[in-house]
Amino acid sequence: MAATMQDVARLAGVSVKTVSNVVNGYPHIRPGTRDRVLAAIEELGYQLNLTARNLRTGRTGIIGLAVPELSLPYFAELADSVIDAAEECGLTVLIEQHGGRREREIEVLTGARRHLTDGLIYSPLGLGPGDEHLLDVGYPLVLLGERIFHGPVDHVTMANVDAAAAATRHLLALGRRRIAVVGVHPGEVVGSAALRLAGYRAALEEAGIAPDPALEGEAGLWHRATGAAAMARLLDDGAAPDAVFGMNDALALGAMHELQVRGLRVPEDVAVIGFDAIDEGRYSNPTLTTVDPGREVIAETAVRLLHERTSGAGAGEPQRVVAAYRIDVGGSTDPSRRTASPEPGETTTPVPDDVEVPSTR
Amino acid sequence: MAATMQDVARLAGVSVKTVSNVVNGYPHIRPGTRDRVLAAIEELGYQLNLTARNLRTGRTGIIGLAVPELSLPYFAELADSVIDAAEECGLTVLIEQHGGRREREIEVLTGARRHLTDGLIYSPLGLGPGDEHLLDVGYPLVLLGERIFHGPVDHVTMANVDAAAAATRHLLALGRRRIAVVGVHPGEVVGSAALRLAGYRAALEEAGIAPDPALEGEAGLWHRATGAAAMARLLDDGAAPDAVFGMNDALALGAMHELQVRGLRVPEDVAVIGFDAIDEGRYSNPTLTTVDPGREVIAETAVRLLHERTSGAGAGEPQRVVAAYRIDVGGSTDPSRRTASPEPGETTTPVPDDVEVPSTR
DNA sequence: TTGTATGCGTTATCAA
DNA sequence: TTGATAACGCATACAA
Repeated sequence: MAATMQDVARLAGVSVKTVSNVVNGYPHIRPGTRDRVLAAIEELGYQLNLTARNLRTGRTGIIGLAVPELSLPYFAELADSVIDAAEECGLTVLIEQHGGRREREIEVLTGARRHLTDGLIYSPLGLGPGDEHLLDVGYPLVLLGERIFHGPVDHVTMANVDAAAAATRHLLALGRRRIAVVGVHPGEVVGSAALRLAGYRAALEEAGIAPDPALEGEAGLWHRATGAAAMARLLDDGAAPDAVFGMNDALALGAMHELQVRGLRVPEDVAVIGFDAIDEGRYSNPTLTTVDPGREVIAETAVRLLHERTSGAGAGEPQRVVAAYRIDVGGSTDPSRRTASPEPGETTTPVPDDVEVPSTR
Repeated sequence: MAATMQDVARLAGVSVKTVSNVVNGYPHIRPGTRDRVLAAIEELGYQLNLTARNLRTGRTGIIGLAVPELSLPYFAELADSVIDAAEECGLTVLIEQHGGRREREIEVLTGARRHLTDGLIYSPLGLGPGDEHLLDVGYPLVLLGERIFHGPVDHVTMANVDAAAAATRHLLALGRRRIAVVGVHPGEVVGSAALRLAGYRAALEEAGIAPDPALEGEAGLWHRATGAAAMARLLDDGAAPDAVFGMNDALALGAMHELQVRGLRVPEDVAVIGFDAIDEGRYSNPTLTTVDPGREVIAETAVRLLHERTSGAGAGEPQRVVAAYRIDVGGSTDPSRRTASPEPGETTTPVPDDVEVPSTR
């Protein structure tokens, strides 16, 4: 069996408390004592039992990360960044997939696994107005990617409306007028889909173009496949767009694929822009113009906020952090950059979304 | 504070043992008693403290999954599948990234986090011959993707040599003769890179072609970027290939991108085949011909094996499972399928790699 | 069928 | 600076 503190204490001729002190770096220990303990630890190959410590301290050193799916490249890359950032703080990450299914999203918030984690970084898709109370959980929670809740939780978000408008303006600046959007969640009033749609429409109206429902393509989960399917429906319905805004890169790449299946040239016939700046878009053909929402900053900020809540400086006003974004121009909107890496544009100072959010009280 | 079993027992007028029995689904309980307990649980909002149970039982219900990085799409999709498979067994997954760095890979095996998990699904890159003893850990371990160790651990692997040879033969069958390979790890004698290289060379020799070192492109981590860089070096050095075998899809897509940057046509000038069958290759331009190694089967098998070891039927001979593979033909080798989804070929009965592996004793 | 009592390995409280 | 001892919340022999 594995050695315990008792064994170490016995071998070193000290009490368990002293071993504990050594293990935890308590400073006031006589050097000789410490050495004896360290030697005993070495000899026995002792390793601290984290479970026992967790039970005793009530903390686990594990944080949860709840995302729709890891097969969505944005969330895979986000998870990568979160794990690295957590490592820096000595934290471990437990990933949960909820698939964007509302009941799973709720389950994640209250499930038994929350006993295993000190806090949660939470990226829901299915929650909406009226769900604020669900976020009133008894543990530190950092909400990601949305701006929908007024609840007492930290937010790390991006300027969805503003960035989506900027993406649309980029297409308008190319002279495109029939700009489709892919990824719409009908009926949604908050969440990335609704906010990005709002930005898209705002930019169109700003340019004197009336949003056309025939150009708004629905897609539940933001996969390549759903992007391609939405694009196919738009084309079949005769929408005849000259540009497409994919609400994320996977959708955009799926849409681009479908355009190419139909023999349409990107960007000459139809320009395409995405959102997320995943690595994949740097190697697609053509390379993908996209909105870079600052994924790493978002991950690091979320971990930092959670870490602050879980360790010590617990209380305090809920924070809201809005990450800066920029547009990276690739070949899917600029024929001269067909195979060139997307060129970072200017970083835009974050402008928090100011869409009217329905209140529930 | 959160309610404990004590609280529930008091409210229900029973002992903690009874509450425990109810919670754990012990069958021999009088219905009336059970109802009272359930009511008390409901009223108090009681939730089992997993940490306490873990300490008591010595099991956590968590399994570890150690991969290079989640930003590598294959591992992101693998993690997705593993998490889903684990969910089926009531297990939670703790993901660790080791980045293919040897010292991190070793650390993962022995680190304190192993106290939090019942077992580990382990996908190393940096370990090799002479490291078998490192795998002699005191907990259930399932090794993934390799065939390199004779240690007493379960393996779930693929027929790397055979599949790589099949991929190369596919290119040969197109009439290609100067077939490059990308992803070589020089000096490696085991591991995916070495095995796939062996398969590649074997297929060439079988066709009467002498392997040419000038056509073997090195790439440490199998990213799109390293694939592109390796391709660039080969082209700069005048290798002038008419086909490329990417040891994984990310490499292949990176290489394909670099070819397109240079104005070479895929597949007309250079055909490209990858390995992994990630979703991305179904939407690339052209779509990517690839070896489908049966990722889901691998994930499910690994989880099942680990679950068997951790729960009950612990001991028994180390298992070796070799997943079946097949080749999916897309546009990167068949111009008539430029934008078509890769077409599944015949599934090949797994032939375990039979490369001579240096023994260390 | 249910209750009592003990211990899992640690940290924390107090005293020495 | 260190030691003895009591929790932390649960599962489980053993008793009833």
